[in-house]
Amino acid sequence: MGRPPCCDKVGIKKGPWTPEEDIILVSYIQQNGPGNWRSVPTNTGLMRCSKSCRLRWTNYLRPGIKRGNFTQHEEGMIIHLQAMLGNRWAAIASYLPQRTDNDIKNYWNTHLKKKMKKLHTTIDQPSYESMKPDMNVGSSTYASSTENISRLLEGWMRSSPKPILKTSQEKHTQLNIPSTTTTTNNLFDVSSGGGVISNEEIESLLSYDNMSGIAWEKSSTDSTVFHGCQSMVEEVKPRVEDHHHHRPLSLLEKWLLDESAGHGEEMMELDTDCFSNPLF
DNA sequence: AAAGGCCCCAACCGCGGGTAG
DNA sequence: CCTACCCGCGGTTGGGGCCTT
Repeated sequence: MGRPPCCDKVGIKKGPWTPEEDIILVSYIQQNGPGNWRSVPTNTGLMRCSKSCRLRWTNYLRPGIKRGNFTQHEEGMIIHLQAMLGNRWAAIASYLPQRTDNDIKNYWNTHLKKKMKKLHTTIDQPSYESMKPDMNVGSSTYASSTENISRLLEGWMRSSPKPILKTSQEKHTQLNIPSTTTTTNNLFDVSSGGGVISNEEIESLLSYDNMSGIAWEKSSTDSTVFHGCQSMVEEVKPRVEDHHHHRPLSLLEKWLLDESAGHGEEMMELDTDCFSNPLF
């Protein structure tokens, strides 16, 4: 209330970040580490407010950020988590350590919301649970901080007047980063069917729906508790209550267990992260 | 080719929680 | 306890690229 916006000072720059600014920010953070954002603009000379610096770092420059298309598995994760947690993007992002909350939020708002809507109209039943994650997840595209910086430098050297790269597809191509995210077996591959979900896709959804339905019933009566996720489940209760999609709280537990049982590296990563996550 | 509409996503805004003084 | 400040989060916006006509 009455608090002035942090970025409305005279001389504070707004709008897209330039590669030069990115490099300044990255090199500063490499030397000093992230945090103490208040001092970043003054120490770097960046004409940006601290908030803008933090956002730029966490959403774009931070090492380990995976950019580009979401895998089917990630998509499934997001849908499940969103159904359980609601629009708590930061919490959801904590289960997808390579994705930022902003990314997930954007992806949900631009893709998944529509898909879910479409799915609801296509299949005459609620089906958040029907989203099947990709069972063939390969090694993930993982940008290290050096990669991020080299990407910046590369873009800078080329003095491209436009943002470094256009699409995630192009990003992968131009940077020779193997794109594991351009899967052809996307459940809702819009390009393949003009946005219409095929029978095959629906079948695959339904089959998973059945699976998860069984899993739910089972897990709802199962006294075995997945302790790793229990505290998270408790933690999300208040928010879940005021959400429309009331789900048995063991959904994620069961799902994660199922997933981790059948998954490779990525899931292992997730599990590791799951247990090391402050939420747990 | 051009104009208009649509879509995506980076970035901004405003609010709330935490905490130091 | 109160206030001011810092930080993080979720909602929203708008610029630019893409698509359609």
